[in-house]
Amino acid sequence: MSKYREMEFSHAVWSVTKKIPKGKVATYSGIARIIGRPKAARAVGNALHVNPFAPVVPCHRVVKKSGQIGGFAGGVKKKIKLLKKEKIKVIKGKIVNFSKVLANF
DNA sequence: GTCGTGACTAGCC
DNA sequence: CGGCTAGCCACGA
Repeated sequence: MSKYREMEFSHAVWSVTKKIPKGKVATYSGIARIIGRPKAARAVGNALHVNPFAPVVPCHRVVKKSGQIGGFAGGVKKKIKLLKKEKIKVIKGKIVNFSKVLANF
């Protein structure tokens, strides 16, 4: 019986996001699935959007399932820049070698 | 307790 | 390719 008390959901999201290896990325639905809510991709985005650990959690490593960047609190441009710093190629807000940089938990 | 919103996804045209 | 709809979940007012 999984009792999601308080904001354990959001907490789990940040926890998983912090576990993303460098140079790799994860998807919203993927994270949602890991924490036990495969259909809570939206909630995941919400948690990251309001996450108090903005500079601590590599939220820029979280993208859509289609390989699209999605959004980022502060500017998608910055997100792309950060991803490129991680050796991840991004073109027009979309990851090129998405399948190769996708972290497989 | 209900309503609206959002960094999502999949399907349809 | 782009736009719209429906379903899903969590949070704040």
